[in-house]
Amino acid sequence: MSQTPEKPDESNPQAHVPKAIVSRLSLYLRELQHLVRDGAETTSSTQLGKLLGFTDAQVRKDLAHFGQFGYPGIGYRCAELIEAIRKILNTNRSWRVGLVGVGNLGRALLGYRGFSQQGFEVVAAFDLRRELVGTRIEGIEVFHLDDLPRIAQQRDIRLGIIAVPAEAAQSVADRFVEAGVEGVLNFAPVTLSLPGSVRTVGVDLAIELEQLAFAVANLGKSR
Amino acid sequence: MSQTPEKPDESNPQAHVPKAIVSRLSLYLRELQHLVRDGAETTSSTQLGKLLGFTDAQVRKDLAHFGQFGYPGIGYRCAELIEAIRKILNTNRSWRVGLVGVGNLGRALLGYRGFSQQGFEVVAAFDLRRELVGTRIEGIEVFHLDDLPRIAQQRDIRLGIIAVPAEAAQSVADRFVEAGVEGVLNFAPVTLSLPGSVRTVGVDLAIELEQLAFAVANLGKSR
DNA sequence: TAGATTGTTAATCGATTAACAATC
DNA sequence: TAGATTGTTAATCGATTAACAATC
Repeated sequence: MSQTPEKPDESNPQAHVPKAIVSRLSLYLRELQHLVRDGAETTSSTQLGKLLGFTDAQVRKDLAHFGQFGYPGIGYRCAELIEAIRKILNTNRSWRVGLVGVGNLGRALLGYRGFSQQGFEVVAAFDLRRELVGTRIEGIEVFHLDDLPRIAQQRDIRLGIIAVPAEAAQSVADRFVEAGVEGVLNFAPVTLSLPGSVRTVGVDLAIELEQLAFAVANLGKSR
Repeated sequence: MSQTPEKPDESNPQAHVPKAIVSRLSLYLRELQHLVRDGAETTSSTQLGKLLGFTDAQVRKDLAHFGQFGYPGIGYRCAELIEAIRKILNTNRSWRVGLVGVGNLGRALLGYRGFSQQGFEVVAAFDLRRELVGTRIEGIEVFHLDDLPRIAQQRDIRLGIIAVPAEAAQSVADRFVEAGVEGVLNFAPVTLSLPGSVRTVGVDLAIELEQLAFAVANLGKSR
């Protein structure tokens, strides 16, 4: 067996992408969108780096991981790079999302315009409270949680958002899995245990404040 | 000059803490609190690792970075380790927080019980809309944004939360800085430009969904 | 052309894992 | 004692930075 030497992989650029790169990709995308809104045609690794606090070398390396998007001597064409990144992130097509937990946070998320702008469509909400079922919040229908499997299938829901109290989060996660959802965004302050076939991203608001408190208290020590 | 060899630093354990460790520290803390609530007296690096999907070696290494908290043959005493981590994160004392932007998301954050449980006290809210000024939301007084400097000083506010639309975020950040706030938690989808003396943590809800979408679409490629 | 900027290689730096003596 | 588990060292692995030829 002649073993092909491991190059960053041209034929299949997506193979094995470091998580750190993916998270920066989202930031590049956001800056590029701002640049376009401000009328910029092109940008450079130096400019993107300055805006985000990264080195220019890192920006180039990150992007080069997926192919050649730039023009030597010119930089990157914003519109082109936006399309390329959206394709990498798979947000060039829209994702259908279901949300469970129509409390304060759930309502806020249902009203968040940023989701649809980036290719996410919340197509149904769910709750246990009968008085909410059948209402519309921010234009989105609220169903009983028991209807999750049916509606998820009908509406082709692939991602789930959990906005319920900590105690209920795991059981909601299990319901999402049963309903065939492929990924879960969890706002409850618990670690979910899910089958390996389902991806999860957690956002813990208190933890974000903790990280900030640490950074503040250790200012100076860090730089 | 006899140069002391660089050890992980016993005298000043906080010197130069990798960001990755700090973020896991918050996760350890959360699991430990769950374990205590479930009646556990002690835990081990193996158990913590399993709960969070890390290796036992990593758990031990992370904790050892700050000193010796464990007991060979026994593990870690939960209550003790919780205290140690809270001390490291500086959440063993309470932080006073101000929030700007009493929209959907702002209201949800004002009502979030998780903050106070982890040592954060939201002591005032601010908005531009006159009809909100003077009201209380979730028990928290709403002031006009122009009162930020005065109230921030009066109430000893050290951290700020930005929950306003993207267009307003930078100007709110500037106001926080003027008011003497030391750290900012930013929910607007923009990169803030702040003086080096002020720390910032950003939470972009759409980016979290993007990361999830990428992970889902690349399932299999990643493991 | 001169200046700007890319993609890429090599060097550096940092983080994770495995292994094990020491400890209870 | 035997079994469990730590803290720590050394080995591995991965990510960042610096430098520069190639390109426009």
